[in-house]
This record gives sequence, C-alpha cells and structure tokens, in this order.
Amino acid sequence: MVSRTSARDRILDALEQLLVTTGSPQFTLESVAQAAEVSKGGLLYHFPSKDALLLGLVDRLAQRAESQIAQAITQGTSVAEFYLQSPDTSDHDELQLYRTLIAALRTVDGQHSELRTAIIAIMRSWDQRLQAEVDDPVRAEIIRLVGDGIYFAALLQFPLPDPELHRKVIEQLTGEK
Amino acid sequence: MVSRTSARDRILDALEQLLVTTGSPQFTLESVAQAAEVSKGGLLYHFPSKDALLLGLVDRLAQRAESQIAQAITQGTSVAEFYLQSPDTSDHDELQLYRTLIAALRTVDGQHSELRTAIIAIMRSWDQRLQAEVDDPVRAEIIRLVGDGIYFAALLQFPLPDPELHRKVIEQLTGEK
Amino acid sequence: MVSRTSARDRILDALEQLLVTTGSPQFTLESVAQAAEVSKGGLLYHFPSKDALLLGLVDRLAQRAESQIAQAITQGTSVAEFYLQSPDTSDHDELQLYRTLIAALRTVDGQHSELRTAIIAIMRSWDQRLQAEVDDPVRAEIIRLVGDGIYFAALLQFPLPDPELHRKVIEQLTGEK
Amino acid sequence: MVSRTSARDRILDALEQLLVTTGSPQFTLESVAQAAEVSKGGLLYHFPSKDALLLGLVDRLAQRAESQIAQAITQGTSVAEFYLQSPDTSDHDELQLYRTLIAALRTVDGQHSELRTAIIAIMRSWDQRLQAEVDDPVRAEIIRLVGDGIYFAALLQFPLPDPELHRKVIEQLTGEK
DNA sequence: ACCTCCGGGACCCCCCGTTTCT
DNA sequence: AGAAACGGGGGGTCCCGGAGGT
Repeated sequence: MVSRTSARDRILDALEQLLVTTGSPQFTLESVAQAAEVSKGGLLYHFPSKDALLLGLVDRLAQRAESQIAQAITQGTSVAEFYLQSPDTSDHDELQLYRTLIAALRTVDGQHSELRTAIIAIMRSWDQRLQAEVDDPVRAEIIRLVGDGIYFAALLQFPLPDPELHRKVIEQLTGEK
Repeated sequence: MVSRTSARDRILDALEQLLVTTGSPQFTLESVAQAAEVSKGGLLYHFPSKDALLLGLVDRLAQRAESQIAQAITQGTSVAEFYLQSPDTSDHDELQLYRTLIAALRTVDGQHSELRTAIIAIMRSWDQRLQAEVDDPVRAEIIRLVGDGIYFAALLQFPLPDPELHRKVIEQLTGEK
Repeated sequence: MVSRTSARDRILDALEQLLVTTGSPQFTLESVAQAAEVSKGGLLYHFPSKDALLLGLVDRLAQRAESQIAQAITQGTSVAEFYLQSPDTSDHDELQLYRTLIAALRTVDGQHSELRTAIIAIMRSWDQRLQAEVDDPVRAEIIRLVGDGIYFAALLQFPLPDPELHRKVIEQLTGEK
Repeated sequence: MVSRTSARDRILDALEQLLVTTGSPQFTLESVAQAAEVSKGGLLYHFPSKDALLLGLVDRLAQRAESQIAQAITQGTSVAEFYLQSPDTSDHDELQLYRTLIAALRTVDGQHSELRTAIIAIMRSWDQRLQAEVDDPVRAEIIRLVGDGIYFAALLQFPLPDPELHRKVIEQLTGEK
C-alpha cells in the first residue's frame, strides 16, 4: 500500500470535493470512484450502498463539527458570523459542504432515517452554539434561518444581489442591539 | 370528452400535486402521466421534454404569481407575512410549490437557462413587493432570507422546532419597528 | 382548396426531397408532414400507414419510370449511361431517389410484400431496357451491377475515388467492344 | 466462469449472427443481449453505446480482414472471385457481414466518423488487393463495383436472377482478357 | 482484508407509428 | 383534414451484487 491516507478517507475526500465544486447534490458512485481513483467495486467495498456513503460523510462531518466550531470561536469569529457565511470567514466551504450534503439526501429514496437523525444532531449542535452566543433566542433563530436562506439561494446559483446589502444584513443581525 | 379542464392543465395540476405532496423534486414523467390520467405519449405531446414540462409549470406559476400577491395584499395579509409562511395564511401551498419547483431544477441536467431566467424573474417580483412594503431594505432582505431558510428546513422535512418561536420570529420581523 | 398541386402530391414531393437530400432512408412521418406543410393527421388521411406512403411513392415512380427512360433515349443518352450515373446526365436524381427508396424498405418491418413486388417490377423494366440496348446479356448484367455498386458507395457517402477512373469505367462498359 | 470465450466476443458473435441471418441492418441492443445471453446492462458494460458496439465489430473485422484475404489467396481463390461472392467460396459470410455492417451505419445517427474511417480503411485494403491482382485498374474498379452491386441486390433480398448468368459474369470479369 | 472485473436489472426519458375525436 | 392522445419499445444510466485475485 503506497498511499498514506486510507482509501476510505480518499473516497470521502473525493465526495466532498465533488459536492463542493459542483455545488450539486447530484452525483454518481461512478464519479466518486473515479475521483477517488478506486474502482466502483472498491468503493462499494467500503460503503455498501450510496446511503452508507452519505452516512459515512455525515459521520465524519459530525466528528469535525465540534472542533470546527470551537476553532472558529477561538479564532475570534463568532458562530453567528460563521453561519452567515461572511466571505472573510476562511472555511465556509465546510458549511457549504454540509448543506449540500443535506440537499443530497433528497436524491436517495426511502426514509434515510439514519441520515436524517445524524444530520439533525449536527444541526442541533449548531443551534445550541448559536443560542449560547446570542442571548435573544428569537434573534438566534432568525440568524439560523437567514443562514439557511443564503445557502438556499447559493444552492440554486442565484446571484447574491448585493455584497453591500449582505454585509449590512450580517451587521444588523450580529451587531449589538 | 368528459373533462372540462384541458389535458395540458390537468398535467400541470398533477405535477403540482406531486411536487407538493411528496415534497420531493424527484419525479418521473411516468408518474406525472399516471397522476394526470394520460398516457406517456399524451404527456409528451403537450410537453416534448421534461424540461419543457418544468418550464410550463414555471410559466403558469409566473402568471399566477402577480394575482396571488395582489390577492394576499387585499386580504389584509402583508406580503412579508405571506412570504414567511405563517400557518394561518391559507395558500402557502403556492409558495411551497414554487420553491419545490426551484429544487426540481437540480434534477435536470444541462444549464436549463430558460428555467433559471423564468424563476429569477418571479423571485425579483417577490423582491420588489417586499421592498415596496418594507421601508428598510436590510430588513426586507432579512425577511426574504428567513423565508427561504424556513423553506429550506421544510424541504428537508426537518421539524420546525417550536411554533411559538416561529410566531415570535414573524412578529419581530414584521412588527412595528 | 387553394393549392394547385394536390396535397397528396405535395406529400410525395416532400418525401422525395427528404430522401434525396438527406440520402438517408431514415425518415419519420412527422418530418414528411412538416416538409409537406400538412398535419400528421392530414398525411395519414392520404396514406393510412408508413407502408402505404412508401407504396404511393413507388407507384408514382413506376409511372414516371417509363417516360423517364424513353425520354432519356430520345435525348440521345443511352440507358446504360443513364444507369451508370454519368454526371452529365441531368436527372440522375431520379435514379438516386428510387434506390434510396429501396433502402427505405428496410426501415419498415414485416415483409412489405407489396412494396417488394412493385420495386421488382420497376427493376425488371430497367433490366429489359438494358437487355434491349446491349446485345450481350452478360455485359448488360455487369452494367446493372456496376450501377448498383456505384450507388452503394454513394449511399454510404464514400467518396467516388477518381472521376477519371469513373469515366473510363463507363466508357469501357458502354463503348463498342 | 464456465464460458471459455469472453462475453465481449460472445456479444460480437451474436451481433454478427444477427446481421447475417436477418440480413437486416436493423437491430436492437436488447436482441443482441438476448442472443449473447447477457443482460442489456452486461452488454452496455462492454459497449457503452450502440455506436461503440458497431465500432467494436468493425475493429474486430479489420483485424480479421487481412488474414482472411491472405488465406483466400493461399487457398487458390483469387481475391476477385472472393469479392464477387461466387457461391462456392466458403466464407462469403464474412463479406456479407461486413457489408451489412456498412448498411447498419445508417441506422445510427450522428456522423459516426470513427466508424466511417474504420470502414473506409478496410475497403481501401480490399481495393489494394484487387489492384495488385488485376493489372488493369479499370477492370479492377469494375470488379469492385460489381461486387458491391451484387451485395446491394442481396441486401434488399432481391433474387439473383440467374445463377448461370452470374457465373458468366464472374468468368468474364476474372477470366483472361 | 482489500480491491477489481464483470455483470444484472430496474428504471428513465424520449421517439414514433397509429388511432380517435372534432 | 387537424388536434389530441396512445402505447410499445429503444437506447442509455445507475445502483448494486458476486466471483475471484493479491
């Protein structure tokens, strides 16, 4: 075995890359396998199904989530700002990834209950952080929804109308009352 | 011919129903045809391709959009409240439909430029209404984003955590300054 | 009825044009109807099926065949030269058409017995003319086969390698021994 | 794995069989798969498209072409006789196959440029053999065209009128001047 | 244990000849 | 004659399983 990183991680990395770069929740096992430089069968060995693949990504994401948030805080960036995707936040790729992933759930049929619960757990984690940081629960909720709304537009590749307006929105939501 | 409504409209109705009830942007021509009680060929006669079908729905939606909004206003409901989907607003199905439709764009490949432009036109229309109603452009933008965020959660079938909180959010966003 | 030419003839004309210009035996009723500027239903009114349409074309062709040949002869062009498609022969379109038509038989399933017999009748007519003109039956047969061979290459859109060589072939086959 | 021959070859064999027995360039992937005793998915694994399938057949044919011709020569049969399909030539199936294949090109849309070039390469090879064997280039060309003409009639399933005449044609074309 | 080759089968979009209604 | 609708495939995609190497 030459590669340092395990094939399992390479696959997940490839999938992440795919979801972020294309921005589309649509993907095929074939494309993932190709990007990860493994055969389709090899992919299926590590993840017996497409659902399992998604679940694997969610799990890894959950593991990273905590440290990500913590790190963001220690960097001085507030959770709210991070969630609102101000462009100066370095790793909002992480955020986009995790939301694209959510959208990807729709491409798989069935109830994908495992996936849902895993995702919800992560969201709840975000929620708690926001609640902890923002004293007003209503404003915290608004922040969360606005963040999702921003992502929604981005997901459909609609142009964020005005950077200046965007900045003001963030300011107003995160600024002192 | 028994049916009063044209087959073309029946098809579009069936598609709407399908998108709203399943909440999923995934659908097959077959299922639409079946729901509309026409044959596959019959469907393809009216809409030569899946894209054309979606475009047909968007067009009809655009036509209804204006009157919908106007009607909402005359009913005393503010546009903002309508957009925020307060449960007491009767026809928020319309809103859900149009956003599910947006999501459906992702299931078709290509650039679907026609669809995009049509959708964007509708969104711009909403935007103008909100801007006209809300004097503060920043708050108008926030309202729009929150509306999208609410839909985003609904799209993924995540439970709106707390109706009470939701009500307060709307109140704060639409309430007097 | 405004049009001078009957719709029936317009349809047949359109089909001829289609077969000759595309050079392909592949065609749809839709395309013929469109080219003839009639509705598909209108086409089907005159020719109840695709087979009937082809048969109609064959019949008309058969009617023209005799006069065509006779005319060619009176013009001083020998039948052999005509059949060998020397480029200076004005209406070798007729020839190409009729052979493309033959190929078109393959696109319809079934035994198309009517079509076959009609076509064979025409071919026999050609044969007799050639036999009458060329004293040596073997050479007459060769001429016929070479003519078909030329068409075969043309059908596949293979380049006729050398005009000079082609001319010599015709010369040798039609020239006095 | 029980079968000695690879599935890929089995598929190609089945296609050959189909083209030769039916004599028709019309075929479906389904029918090929069934004849090869693989699923359609299995077929598509080896040949991602119908074009690719045809191309695969052409390639294999090209590989066999040389040895076929050489073998024909060493068997004492002249290339000309082989090309003219005298019935006593054992493997004129090969010839028919390759010409039916040519006709099959017409059933696929697009420019199928790869197929065309591959086919032309084979034809050129035949041409050179004929030119090498027959000193008179004009007669060589005639032989080629007559061969194609014979095939053309056969392709349309028109009865070769007279075996005796056919024999004489071959005799005259291949016989000493 | 890890991985690849090969294949299966369900399904999907769309085409097209044809029939029915007006 | 035209408009509407039918229905049987046709080519192609994609998720997944399974036998077998290393």
